[in-house]
Amino acid sequence: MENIFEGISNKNKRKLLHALGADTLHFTKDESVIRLFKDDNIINFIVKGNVKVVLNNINGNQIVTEDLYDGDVFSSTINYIDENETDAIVTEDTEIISMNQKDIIDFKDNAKSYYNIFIKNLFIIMTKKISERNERIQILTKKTIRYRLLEYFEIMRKKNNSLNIYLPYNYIDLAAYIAVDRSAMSRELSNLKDEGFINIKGKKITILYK
Amino acid sequence: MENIFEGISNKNKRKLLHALGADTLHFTKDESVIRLFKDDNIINFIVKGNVKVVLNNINGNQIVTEDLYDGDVFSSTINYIDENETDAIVTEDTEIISMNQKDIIDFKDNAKSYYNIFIKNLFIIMTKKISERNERIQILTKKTIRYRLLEYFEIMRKKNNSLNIYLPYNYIDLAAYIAVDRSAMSRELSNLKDEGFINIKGKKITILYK
DNA sequence: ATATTTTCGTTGCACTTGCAACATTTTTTT
DNA sequence: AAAAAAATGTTGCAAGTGCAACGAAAATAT
Repeated sequence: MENIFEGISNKNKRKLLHALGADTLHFTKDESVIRLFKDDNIINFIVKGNVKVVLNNINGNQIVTEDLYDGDVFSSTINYIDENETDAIVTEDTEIISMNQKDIIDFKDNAKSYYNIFIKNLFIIMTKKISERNERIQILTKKTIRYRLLEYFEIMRKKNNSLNIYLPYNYIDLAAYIAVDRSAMSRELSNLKDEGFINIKGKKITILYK
Repeated sequence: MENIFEGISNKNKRKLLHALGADTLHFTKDESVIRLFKDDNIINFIVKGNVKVVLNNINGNQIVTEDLYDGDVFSSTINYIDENETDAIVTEDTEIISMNQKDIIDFKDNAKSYYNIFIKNLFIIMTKKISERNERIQILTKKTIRYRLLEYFEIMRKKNNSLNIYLPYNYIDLAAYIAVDRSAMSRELSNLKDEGFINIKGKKITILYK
């Protein structure tokens, strides 16, 4: 299950969206969709495209805190947004379906099977989101940069069942993800390399221990 | 919405649980329910009672990482468990309903309204869980103890709409929650007090700034 | 191909924190 | 009420990290 509409025909999808009073929105490259994160009541689904949630640093730098693609869900509750410091930018032509959370919950005609499939998909996606959050918490509760990195490697190793880790983002964003200073992280990665725990080749990190 | 079975009559609840192949389990004080956290496929609901998830410290101390009550949901994905270091203890007579996650998703007779209510409730609870996780991440991404405490106070202030914060747990567990050393946190709380930012009276903290 | 921008690696230093050890207070048990 | 156990407060010190600054390398734009 990757897409919120998986298992629903296009015809039924149209019916469902109509019944739910959903809005289909189109955005073009570089447009901001931050307003979709602000209203507590609405929930959004990316049909096609990409939304990057970026945190504006003190230095004016932008750090990507979330990278959302086709089939993904976002809302103010699912993605915590720091009001003044955050923006959400569309990096390519993107189609988003936006609806009222209440309309989902209070849907009357819930004998319709496509509605049930939709709700189930939503449940699956939410479970995945919680799992992602738990992973990050697991990392962030480690007290040193070294242990945060090792925890991160461990999670990636389990996920991909491989000792080779291909970083899904650059080192700036990795530092933001594990919530440490970039240069300090860089130092610690060098240490781990020098001590023979890992190999680093660009965004490919190889685990050498155990 | 507090309870997963809210809006479902007792009669329909029995039907639902039967159809889902759910097990109703009873535990008595001090029993461990850690096994319910281990199987990836099962999901559990507390009907009545209390489950404390505890982390066994190096010193042999126990830190409560989660405190689950009536109506709450838990599973291996929802509550990340560190295999060897964690236990889950029932502190009073507790009734838990345990079922297979697949059975929920693949439920055949989904025209039944009680099933839909159940799924909706689940969705609401999951949303709340994500929100809780986001809150904690928001705290843990702060780089100093001071800013973690202030973020925690801010979240509590918003939640209770009051400058008085009544800590839901003791200082040992608070330190674990914001993932810092207890004594260092104690020092920082003293600093905040001395600098006139807060008042401390046992588990009541009053915000004095802004 | 060259220029410009962004990312990445390195390092000195001040500051914060974890750790350990112990005193004090509070809570629980006997 | 006294004793034992647990929680909280305090402090010195070593270790780890954030910050700032800068050069090198890589990526992007011209």
